Amino acid sequence: MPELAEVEFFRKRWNPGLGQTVERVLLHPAASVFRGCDATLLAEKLTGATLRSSEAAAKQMLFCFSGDTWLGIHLGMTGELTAQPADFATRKHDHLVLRQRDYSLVFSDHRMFGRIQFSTGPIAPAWWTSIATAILSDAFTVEAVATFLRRRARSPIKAVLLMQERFPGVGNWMADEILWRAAIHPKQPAGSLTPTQVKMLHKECRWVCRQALKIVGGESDTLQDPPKTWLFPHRWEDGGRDPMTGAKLLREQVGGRTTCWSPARQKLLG
DNA sequence: TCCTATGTTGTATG
DNA sequence: ACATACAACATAGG
Repeated sequence: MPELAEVEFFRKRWNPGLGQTVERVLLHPAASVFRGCDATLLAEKLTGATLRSSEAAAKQMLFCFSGDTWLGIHLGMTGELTAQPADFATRKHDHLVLRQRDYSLVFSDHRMFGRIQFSTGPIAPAWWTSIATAILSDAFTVEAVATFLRRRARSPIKAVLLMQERFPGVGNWMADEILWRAAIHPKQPAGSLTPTQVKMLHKECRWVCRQALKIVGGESDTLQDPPKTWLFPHRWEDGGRDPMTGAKLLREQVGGRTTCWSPARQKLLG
């Protein structure tokens, strides 16, 4: 599930725990979601700490606790956050549970491509501050996109859109949505886009991020899917049709990922 | 049984 | 050093 907007949705799921103290931490230090993280220290430091605030950036979340304690979560492919009843019984894939007075804050991930990070100190850690500047920030300019595409000239544009250092938060479905709206073929080499196409790409990156955050990452307490006017609800199975033209959609591996596009709208140039 | 899966990273090759 | 392609990670569900 988790791309930019879903990550924002899941971040808010721990809001019921804001201002509350962690009474107990449940985890298995050997679980692979703790790779590269001192899980024993994490449990020690978070016990007795109060959840103060949280942020989302790209596909990552930062939870800030009292005592200069920082918890990072990446949801990987199948990760989820929930706020459960305080006495909730943990399940097989609940890898981190923060027991508070009123709620248990739970991170679960059956496939374990997700990741927990942990640091202490007066300022936010490098693994957080080094995330690329957001697509919705002023730093995300047409020129920045054009420069990046020139460097990745021979890669299919679909693969380039998945690169987090320039398109933070874009995942497989958002990349396809952006290309569909910009009428760009996913296999087109990044270096061969015309200036007009680069402008369209930039514009649709921002549009899809903004709208997805509104629809998927909005105030609802259930995950909302984008509407039928988007590629999103039509992309998952064979036989889908382009909601703009009614033409048949194609699904094929591009850049190592299943890619869905509308050949009627997205033509390979050159 | 075989295939797929909304992600990242390490490694091999050019 | 840089760009590119792909296997590997671990698990469930169709």
